Amino acid sequence: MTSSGAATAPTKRGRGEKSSATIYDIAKLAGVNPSTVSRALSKPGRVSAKTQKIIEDAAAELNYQVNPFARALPTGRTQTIGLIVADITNPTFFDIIRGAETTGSARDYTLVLAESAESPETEVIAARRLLSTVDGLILASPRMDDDHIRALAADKPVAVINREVKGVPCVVPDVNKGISEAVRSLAANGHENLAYVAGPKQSWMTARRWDGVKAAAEWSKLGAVRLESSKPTVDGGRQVARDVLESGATAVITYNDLLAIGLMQELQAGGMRVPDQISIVGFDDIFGADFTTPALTTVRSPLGECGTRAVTILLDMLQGHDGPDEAVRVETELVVRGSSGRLLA
Amino acid sequence: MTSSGAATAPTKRGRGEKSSATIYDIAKLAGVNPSTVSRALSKPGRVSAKTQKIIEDAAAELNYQVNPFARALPTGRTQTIGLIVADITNPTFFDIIRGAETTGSARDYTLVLAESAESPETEVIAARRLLSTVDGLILASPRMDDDHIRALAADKPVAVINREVKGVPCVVPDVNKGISEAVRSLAANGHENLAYVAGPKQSWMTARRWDGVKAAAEWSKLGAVRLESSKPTVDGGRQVARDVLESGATAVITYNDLLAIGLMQELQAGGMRVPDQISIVGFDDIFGADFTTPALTTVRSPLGECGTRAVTILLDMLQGHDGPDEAVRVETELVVRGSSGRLLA
DNA sequence: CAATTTTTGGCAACCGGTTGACAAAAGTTG
DNA sequence: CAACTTTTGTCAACCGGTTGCCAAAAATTG
Repeated sequence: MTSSGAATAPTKRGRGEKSSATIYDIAKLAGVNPSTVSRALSKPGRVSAKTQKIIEDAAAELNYQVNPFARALPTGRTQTIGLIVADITNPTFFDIIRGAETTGSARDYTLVLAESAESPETEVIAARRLLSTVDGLILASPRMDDDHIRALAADKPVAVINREVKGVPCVVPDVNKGISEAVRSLAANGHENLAYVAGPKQSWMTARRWDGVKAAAEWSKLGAVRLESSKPTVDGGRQVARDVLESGATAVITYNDLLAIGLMQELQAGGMRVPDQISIVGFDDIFGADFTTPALTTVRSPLGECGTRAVTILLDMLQGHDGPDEAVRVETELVVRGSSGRLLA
Repeated sequence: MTSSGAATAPTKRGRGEKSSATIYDIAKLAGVNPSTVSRALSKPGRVSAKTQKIIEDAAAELNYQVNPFARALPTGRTQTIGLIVADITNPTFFDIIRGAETTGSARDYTLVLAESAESPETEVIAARRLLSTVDGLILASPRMDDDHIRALAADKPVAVINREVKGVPCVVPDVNKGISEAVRSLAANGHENLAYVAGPKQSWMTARRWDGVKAAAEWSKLGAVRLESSKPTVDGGRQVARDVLESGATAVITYNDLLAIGLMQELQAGGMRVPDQISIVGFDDIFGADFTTPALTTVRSPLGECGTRAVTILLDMLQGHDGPDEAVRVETELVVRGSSGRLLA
């Protein structure tokens, strides 16, 4: 089965089990030069149909697989894209990861994942390390500063999700549509004062969302205050409940769903009825947003699509195309569930 | 162009931006042979302290980084481990991914992620592809059959999570402790008949859990029936609600939390009060299990720990140690929340 | 101080592909 | 049929590290 003509089996390697055929093995079997094999396998049309066939058969017989490293060494191409997220436990990133993985592997690219643990420094290090081994890099909600990002982008194709960086391809949910839907819906339900619970100071998105809320509130002639949270988690949401009550707002929009869920839990524990006494709107429509009672109304960002888009942009750039010069905007939309509604007395 | 002659800058490469120093650049700068540089940088103690210093300084000055591919080519070592999960959207895997990523990167290994989309065939293909580029592979709840797994394991170190495969290192939550706690707690609360909602037929775990439930129920002298679900998701949980009601059971243990959540939603929508009329216990304690009202009682599997353990085993094997000959068991425990309790009338 | 052992650094051959240059073979054209 | 163009396969030089082998240098010993 293995090799017919010459005596030796393909080179042994590893801990001495399986072997792996090389183009040299194929060349020997097919009676051609290794470089011809290389061309047959990667430069379509460069060799005659006849030789092509012979070589392909030989490759199939030997169960050949290119050695990615041997290929990467001279070419630099690795068929790999890197994804860096701030926090793997944060469900916001789940959909991004999935979108990226799916789109990537459909095009025969493998996803390499790294986490920055929310630290800008770790992030830079991880990015540097990754960048040398991948064809392109996706930064999801990066914490590092713009200059670092541009420095990375100067080296290899980089795409950014959830943040706008001048000169670097970005995929950013356009919050305005979703927010204005949310605010209009709240206004229509009789709310007059709303509160925005902000996320981490260094997050680019927290500012964008507050801008959107403020603008929409003005337009609808509602009062709007910004409250700070200690951290963008369920716990942070619980802690901010007191401030929310003191603010006198009857509707709350939070920086993300986790805050909303924590807030809702704490308010309900304190006897408030949602949405009769207070409406809560989250952000992102993460996994589990509909597990709550009432289910959470939220502004959905199409995060899976962000992942998909980012990969697509990256792969396009790898083909030699230019990245988009404007940030790619994906639409957000309000998902109305039970946690927002008419204000009862 | 690079090799000989005078004061050229390090080789340009890529789309003509940054350059990357090689050991040859360092060698030239330090006035030694490239092989000495290689040794200084990877074989501690092989060169004299003095030369070591000179080389390290030169490396630092040139801002040197090894080229992972060049290193991988002759050695086969890639500093990379692969993780294959059945479904990236399934929150069960989130913690596994995170545990693996964290432990891996602490030891300077990068995680490469792939998804099998629940298909045994895709899984085998992904595994094969990954295996050639990583030092070791983790299979989380694999869908392929035992022989395929053993074949992979013959090639390179492989660790399996959530399933036991003879001859391959496995990390498996020991469901018995958690289940017996759950069943005893239900019995103590006056329940006499319980139902187990099973997961996918091909899942090894669904059988183990049913075995556990059956045994514990017998021990506590409770009746136990097994019900099938169409799919292990929230939706599957909703669909099985009718069967649950018809079974007459007053307590339900489900294959996983998603089923439990869907079931609870559906039962509540139909007017049942949880836990007054029916108790629900899930499995895994996934993200969001405490978002529900009442919060979900569940048997927690330490999934993050599974990821960590699997990586540790793998890295140990890469050091030349043997893998554990017995499956590594991690403890499960009952997390009592609001969805289970005393049966009222 | 010579003989011997231990360190240390250099040489060169890999690892498994890719690719520019070139010549042989095949195909066209006058 | 010769001259010329195009196609196709081969040669050899990389890519950037690692490593076995050997000799020069340094350290140890008689």
